[in-house]
Formats: sequence, structure tokens, C-alpha cells
Amino acid sequence: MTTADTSVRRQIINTADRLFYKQGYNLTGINQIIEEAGVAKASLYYHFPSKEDLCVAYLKLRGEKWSAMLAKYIEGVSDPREAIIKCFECRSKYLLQNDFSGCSYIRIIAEMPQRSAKINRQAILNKEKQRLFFIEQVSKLKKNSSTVNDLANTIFLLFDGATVQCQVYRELSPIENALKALKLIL
Amino acid sequence: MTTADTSVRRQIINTADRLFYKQGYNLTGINQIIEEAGVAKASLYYHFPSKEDLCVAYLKLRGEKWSAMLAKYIEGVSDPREAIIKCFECRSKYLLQNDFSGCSYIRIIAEMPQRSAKINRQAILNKEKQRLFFIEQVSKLKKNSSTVNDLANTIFLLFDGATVQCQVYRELSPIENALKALKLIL
DNA sequence: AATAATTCAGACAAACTTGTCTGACTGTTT
DNA sequence: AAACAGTCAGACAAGTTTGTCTGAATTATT
Repeated sequence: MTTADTSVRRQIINTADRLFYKQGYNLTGINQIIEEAGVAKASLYYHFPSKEDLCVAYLKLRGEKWSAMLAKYIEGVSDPREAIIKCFECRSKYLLQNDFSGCSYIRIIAEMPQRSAKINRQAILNKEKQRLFFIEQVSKLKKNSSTVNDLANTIFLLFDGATVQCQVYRELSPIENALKALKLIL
Repeated sequence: MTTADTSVRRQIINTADRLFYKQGYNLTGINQIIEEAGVAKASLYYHFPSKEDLCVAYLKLRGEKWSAMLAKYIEGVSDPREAIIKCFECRSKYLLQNDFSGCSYIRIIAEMPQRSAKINRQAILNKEKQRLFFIEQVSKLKKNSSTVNDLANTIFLLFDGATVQCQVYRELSPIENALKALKLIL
């Protein structure tokens, strides 16, 4: 029996999620997490062997939150063109809700150049899931050609470019720029 | 008389530049900088009142280095289309030379969500200089229309998207993807 | 020659970092 | 009844962080 989903565990991961995303991984200490989560230090290390493992859980949770938000946002949308555009609009909403904190996967990698293998794996896993979404939508759009991947990758570049620029400028205009570009190339 | 450009000062800023970019700002301590620079701690604080000021100088230097590298790369190129493509190829070379450390301005902002005003100003200044380059090139391309900014912004999104994806994946394929997209939209 | 600016080595402060450990206290399962 | 899983508070270790300060030595300027 491993890692029971107790309320203490949930409290820890939720607090870590909030603080890592808002303040950054390196600027968030274990002590702050346990204090704000209202749990004992031994409880944290009971559930997560190290801060690194907590980070992996954080990335996983962020990925699930994004997927859930996106799924809800494109619920019932059958037109792939519209789904892609809605994905960008969803990003806009996400950034507004999260104080323009950008993409958690990109940020973790920006913060930790040494890159523990575990963290690296999870971050890239999450990013590949994003790419897959665009590939699926573009596939529906044009079943034939070999340009599916190319178009999906272009959209993916616009997506990440817009996300980081919104983070830097603390405004949504880069997503609007991306939407303009999208409407031209789709 | 302010901030004479002594060799000690240069040694400090060069070492800080190297370490901040390679290891990240938060993971690089003052002590490591003075040790590797071979200077006394008092000398560092003589030239830079705080780590924050050193960070601003670092961003400025990074901006100058990139501008110089780009200028040399597109020397003698008159075709704006070619200049833009060369800019992306230059980025590719830059990332290879710098161990895929991404964009220093984006990274600093990713690392410091609280954002000191000084650092924020310098980072955005540098990014606006990048945008201006694309605007200038696109202006040469199409003098007439009101779509100059839109096209430049699209290219800028591809540029940042490719830069961060290269950082995440530690490979150059995102830039190749961007180049494919560029050749279609230019 | 006298004054200024610059640099040195390193101690020190006060705070923070991750992680371990003690010892006790619940509740549940066997 | 015994064992186990989970949680608690907090001390502790060993190290790091930024920044200040002392006091002396070197270099440059006037």
C-alpha cells in the first residue's frame, strides 16, 4: 500500500502547487509549505521523500489541472479550427486566473538548469501532451497531407511564444497576436 | 565620476554573466561569483550596491552580446526576408554556444515573480529591442500596409516560442520548425 | 607629497535552506 | 492485544544566503 490520498497529503500538494507556481520553486521553502498547509514537517517527508519528488507531483497536478480546464473549455466543440482557437482563449483565461505566471513546465526548467532526471521527464511529458492536442486537432482538419505535424508544430510555437510573452509583459496582447496569426494560417 | 570600467569590475560582471546564465540567478550566490572572479567581496559591493543591481548589469550585457552577435550575423544582408531567417539561425548558434540556456530576459522573469522594478524594466527594454528588429525588417518588406506590426508580432512569437522550446527539449528542432513556418508566411 | 579611489582578506550577523530525528499521540487493522 | 499507519511539534545538523564592517594595502590623481 503506497501513498494513500489522505487529506494531509492533498493539503501539502495543493499548498506546494500554489506556492511553487506563484513564487517559483527555488524561492519557496519547505518550511513555508508546511506552515501554510498547516501540517508537520514529518508529515511532508512521510508523503514526499524530497522536495524534488514534491516538484514532480506539482508538475503532474498542473498538467491535470490544465487538461481538465481545456477539456471543459472545448466541450461539445467539433470543429478543430474552433477547438484550437478556444485552446488559446483558454490559455488567456488561465493566465488571468494565475497572475500571469506562465507555463509551469517551462518555468521549472528555466529555474533548474541542472535538471534532475525525474523533473525533466515530467516536464517534457506534460509538454508532449500539449503538442499532441494540436496534432490531433490538425489531423482532423487535414487528413491527407504530410504537413500535419508542421502545422501543429507552428501552432505549438505560437502557443508557447504567447504564453511566455504574456508572462513577461503581464498582459494578454501576445495571445491576441497569436490569435490573429492563427486565423491567417488555419 | 561613477563606475569606472576597471578590470575588476569587468571580471565581476563577466563572471556573474556566465554563472547567472548557466546556473540561474537564484542558484548563483555572491560568494561563488567573487570566488570564481577572483575578487574580494568588498570589491563587488563597491561596484554593485546589491545583487539586484548586478542582475540589471547582467541583463544589459546579455542584450549587448546578443545585438552584437546578430549584427555580425546579418552583416551585408540587404534582403529583409533573409535577415529574419538569419536571425533565427543566429539564435540556433547562440543556444548551441550557451548550452541551451534559453532567453536570459525570460528566464529572469520566470525566476523572480515578485519582479523588482529595476530588473523588470531592463528585461522588457531588451525584449522590446528584439521586437523592434522584426518590425524594422518587416517594414522593409512591405512598406504599404497596416499589417506590418501583425506580421512582426507573429515572427516575434515564433522566435520566443522556438527559444523556450529549444531550452526545454535541449535540441534545435523547434527552431527548424519555426524556420519552416517562416518560409511559409514570409 | 598628500589625498582619493580602489582593492584586498576575511570575520561577522541574521536569516534562511533541506532533511533527519526524537518521542509521543492517534486510529485502524490484524 | 499487538502491530502498523499516520500525524504531530519541534529540536537539530550542516550548510547556505546577502550584506556589513574592519583595517590594511595598493594605485591614481592632484
